[in-house]
Amino acid sequence: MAEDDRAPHDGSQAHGPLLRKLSRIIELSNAETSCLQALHSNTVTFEPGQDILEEGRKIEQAYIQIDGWAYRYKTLLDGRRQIMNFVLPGDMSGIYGGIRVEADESVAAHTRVKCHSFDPVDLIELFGNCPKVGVAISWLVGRQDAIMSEQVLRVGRRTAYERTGHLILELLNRLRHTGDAESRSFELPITQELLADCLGLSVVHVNRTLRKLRENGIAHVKENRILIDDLERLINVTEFDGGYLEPHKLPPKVDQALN
Amino acid sequence: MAEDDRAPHDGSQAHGPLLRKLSRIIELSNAETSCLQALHSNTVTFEPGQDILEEGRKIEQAYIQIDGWAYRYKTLLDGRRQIMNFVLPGDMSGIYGGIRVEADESVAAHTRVKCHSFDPVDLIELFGNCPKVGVAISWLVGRQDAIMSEQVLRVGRRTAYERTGHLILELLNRLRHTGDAESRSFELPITQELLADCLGLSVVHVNRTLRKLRENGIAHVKENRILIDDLERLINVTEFDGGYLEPHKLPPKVDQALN
DNA sequence: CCCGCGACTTAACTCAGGTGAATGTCTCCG
DNA sequence: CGGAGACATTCACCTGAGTTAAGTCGCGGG
Repeated sequence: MAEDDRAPHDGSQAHGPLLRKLSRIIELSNAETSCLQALHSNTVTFEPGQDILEEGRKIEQAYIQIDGWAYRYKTLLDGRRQIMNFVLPGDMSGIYGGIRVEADESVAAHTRVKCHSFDPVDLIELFGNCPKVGVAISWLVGRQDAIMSEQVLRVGRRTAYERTGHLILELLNRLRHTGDAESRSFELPITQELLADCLGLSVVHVNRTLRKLRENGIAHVKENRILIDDLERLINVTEFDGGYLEPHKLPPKVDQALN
Repeated sequence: MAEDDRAPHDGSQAHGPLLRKLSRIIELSNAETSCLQALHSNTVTFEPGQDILEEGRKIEQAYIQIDGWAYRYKTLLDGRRQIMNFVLPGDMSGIYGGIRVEADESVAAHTRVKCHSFDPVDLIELFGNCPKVGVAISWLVGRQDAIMSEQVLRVGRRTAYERTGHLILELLNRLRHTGDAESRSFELPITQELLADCLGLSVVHVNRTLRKLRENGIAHVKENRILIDDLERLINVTEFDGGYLEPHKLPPKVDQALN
């Protein structure tokens, strides 16, 4: 799987998706970059279906995802499952390992997943030694927060139709930030069941909903790829505002505080 | 521990609810405590209904809540509203102010709310100067994360009945950590409409659900207070496991890394 | 004492979305 | 070629939760 094939994106592709993301919000010096590089020394691969972290288990390792789709989830005793969110290239798992010991959620690989692994305690040290990097990572945490918050709104108050469309747009935007999506389509290597568990719907209803999106000429799935046919209408229908996903330079005041 | 485990506290005793919470998970030196005290110099009061932060607006101040109930929420254009979570004494708002500039959610006071306010950029500096405090605050962030995650599961996969019961238990436990709840009851100064918007239900259905809880002898509301009549059954029905809310000492390895 | 208001209750009806089951399609494999 | 799995798709039916529309209760004001 060739690493960065497309991506009309600029940026230093050599350092992997995490550094690519971070370099958009913060000017990193060489020293800081190599601080971050220290977390990139190990590589692990997980096979489809394998658990990366398990709810209630001690977090031994933290991970930076390089490639593939994973998802964070929880289950109830009778098997109902809720996916909190998908974990995409450039995202991290297990970063609370040093602080919260046991995982609150499970994380599983859906496709084959490649990531870097490191000791979560290193991250804590890094916060002390390299505050600027700490801030950059806090930005990521805050973004994840915003995504979760959107997820609550989606599942709690949007209709199935809106939910589905909104998630599609969120994924499109997230993937575009790492160069893993074109302007109106992207690879969606997941089953409708997974989608259902993310949206809080049944598989059957996801299917119905996708059909309606197709019939309305808004979006359709073809060969594991989702194609958005009428982006403007989709944005409208779902009231999508991607602001919560956008990177942005830190305000100068903060930059200053860090020196 | 000589903990004041009951309610008549007025929020000003000891060092306030935030320090009380933090001191359970980390041994704070005098220096560190006074670092944190620096965030406690200003006090502000918000009246019921007033917005503390507004979605999309620049975050000017961050807050440590001392007293009262607030809530974080989002709305859709047609008025549908989803409450992400309640903000209780000891909780913070706007901490991403230095990093993410615009608020992703609104926060509003439901009762009269008293809090300390500070410049969110100070928090960033504090992370650099006082890593141990940074870790303690990260613990809080992680806990909020876990709460959100529970919220997604609740709204996405639990029935109305389970949802309601589960939220009651979550609130009970959170309030107990600051001494604002007895062992089986607590002050619930909110309307059913608010509850509905938190649970992703209609007011009417919340009402029905509360009735069912009452009829089943599990819990009931009386004079703005919720009383749990059968705690064990409630825990069972809702599959409640409060682990995600519990404070715990940091592992020694981490403590070491911080010195 | 009456009025208005906001919150809580309840009942009757509707509907979005869940369930169960059958069928279709593809791919892998012996 | 035939059979087994894993997903996707549909249909027919059911139900949990939303909606609408009345009440009720308490409270503060005039």
